[in-house]
Amino acid sequence: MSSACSTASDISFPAAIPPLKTQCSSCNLRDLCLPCGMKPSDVDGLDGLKFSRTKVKAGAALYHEGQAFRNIYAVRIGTFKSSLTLADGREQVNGFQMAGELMGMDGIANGAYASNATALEDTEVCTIPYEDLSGLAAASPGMQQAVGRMMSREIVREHSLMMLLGSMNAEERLAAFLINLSQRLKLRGYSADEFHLRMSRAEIGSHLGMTLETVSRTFSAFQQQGILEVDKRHIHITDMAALKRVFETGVH
Amino acid sequence: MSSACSTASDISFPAAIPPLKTQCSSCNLRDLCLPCGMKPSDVDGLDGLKFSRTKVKAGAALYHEGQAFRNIYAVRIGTFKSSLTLADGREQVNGFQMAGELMGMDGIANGAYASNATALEDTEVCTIPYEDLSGLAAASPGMQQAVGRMMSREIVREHSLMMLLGSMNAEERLAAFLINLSQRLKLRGYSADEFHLRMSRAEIGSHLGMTLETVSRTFSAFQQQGILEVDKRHIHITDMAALKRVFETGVH
DNA sequence: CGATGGGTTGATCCGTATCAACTGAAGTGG
DNA sequence: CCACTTCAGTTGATACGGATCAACCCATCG
Repeated sequence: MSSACSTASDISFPAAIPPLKTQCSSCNLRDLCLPCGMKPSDVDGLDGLKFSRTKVKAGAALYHEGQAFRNIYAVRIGTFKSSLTLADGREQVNGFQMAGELMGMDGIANGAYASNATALEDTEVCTIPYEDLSGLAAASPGMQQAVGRMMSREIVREHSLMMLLGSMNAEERLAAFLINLSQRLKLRGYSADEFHLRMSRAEIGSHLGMTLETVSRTFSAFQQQGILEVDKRHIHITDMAALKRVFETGVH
Repeated sequence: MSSACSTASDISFPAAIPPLKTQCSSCNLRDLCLPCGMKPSDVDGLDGLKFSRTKVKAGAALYHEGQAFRNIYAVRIGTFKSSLTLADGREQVNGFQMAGELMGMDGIANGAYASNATALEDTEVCTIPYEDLSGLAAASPGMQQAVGRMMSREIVREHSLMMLLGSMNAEERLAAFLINLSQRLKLRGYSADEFHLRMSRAEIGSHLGMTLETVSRTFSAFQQQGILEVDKRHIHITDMAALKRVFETGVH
């Protein structure tokens, strides 16, 4: 089937389908993804690259910590988690990525990825060779700025997670998490108040700096308060205002 | 005194000294700062910009959250803290910057700074207009890569802080903080095991996600364990190996 | 000289981790 | 097809780390 392929990643390639190529200008994710905020002329430049698409099966890794950095990846379909491995072997989840979001920018600094990216379901990504992207950026200021913006956005995103971890209690953390998820789903055309979690309680806990038991209890507490209806991974936000109030109470 | 000056920042300009300009190639911080890892020819490009130097007095802000983004800043002398303001008005410190470190990259994403930068002592910074930097980057791939590396490094740095906040106890956090500080001071030619803290217990606590009392107690605990000698802000690491052991025990 | 701010230390309380038991759903193999 | 295991999730009991409240010291400053 798929011929000898690339890197050490445990990526599964589609069986008989030749590597698909995608053009940004005709991609339905263009307003969420890398081209966001770019001038049409710059997007044309991106089109020249025709990024190849890769499937990653649920549970498989797209890249690992320490692996040589070559590509940035954009999620096309499905959800990823990115995580760090702690000294004692445990993992710390530092984010979940969905359609249109970029992964791998932490690899630029040292030429090796600083985190793992793992598919939480069957997924598909666009592979964006960083070298090619740099080439385009050299030719076009607009492109260069877009890349800068994406990276800066990542820094800002991490800021807010640090805030969460540094100064919120369990209810506030979970509320913040759900609100963030809800907004990102809405942006992608899904329901903002009813959705299916792609990650386990343990993964949520690791992301939010709490144990899986506390995550579970907090879900139950929200349910009792009439804020949520929870059935395993199916979440229905029945009182968004109340959920936001929990979040905004913040800190203290 | 200083004539009508620039932005809304409460920057204090030097009295009778004309705005100094600095060239990267002759700067003693060049191996720590932006030029780090650049080819000499690219550094020459930076020299063309001749960054202006600005003094910021202890306690004054270099920029505030929400203020229009224009410049990246490189610390020349002294120490800064960068912080976010929480909904309830409290501040969360998300980092301390010292000589050669860059500040303000979180402003690129939205054209406005996402954090505050405050001087912890009398300081001096190089002002790097982002537009100029982009101009240089367009002309030189090496420059472009250097900027990418600096931003990626910031992302990686935040990763590790998230790890700290998500999965370490008070002793481990303070140990990690002290080791990090020690290493950065050493890089700058200062003693790695004896130094003066520029920040208060409250600022350390806010940075590490704990209260000032716990910071104080943890310092005392380290002292009793024979790891540190502490006298207010003067720190002497008497058993670096033990301190590292505390840190590496990590998690669990 | 009293006021103010940084720091230390003690007593107490609360939130969450930890340990443990249990349920239900989804494989797995005889 | 039914026992068996395995895994995600829930819930309860208990323990502990750190927050909180409070008293106090000391240096600095107006």
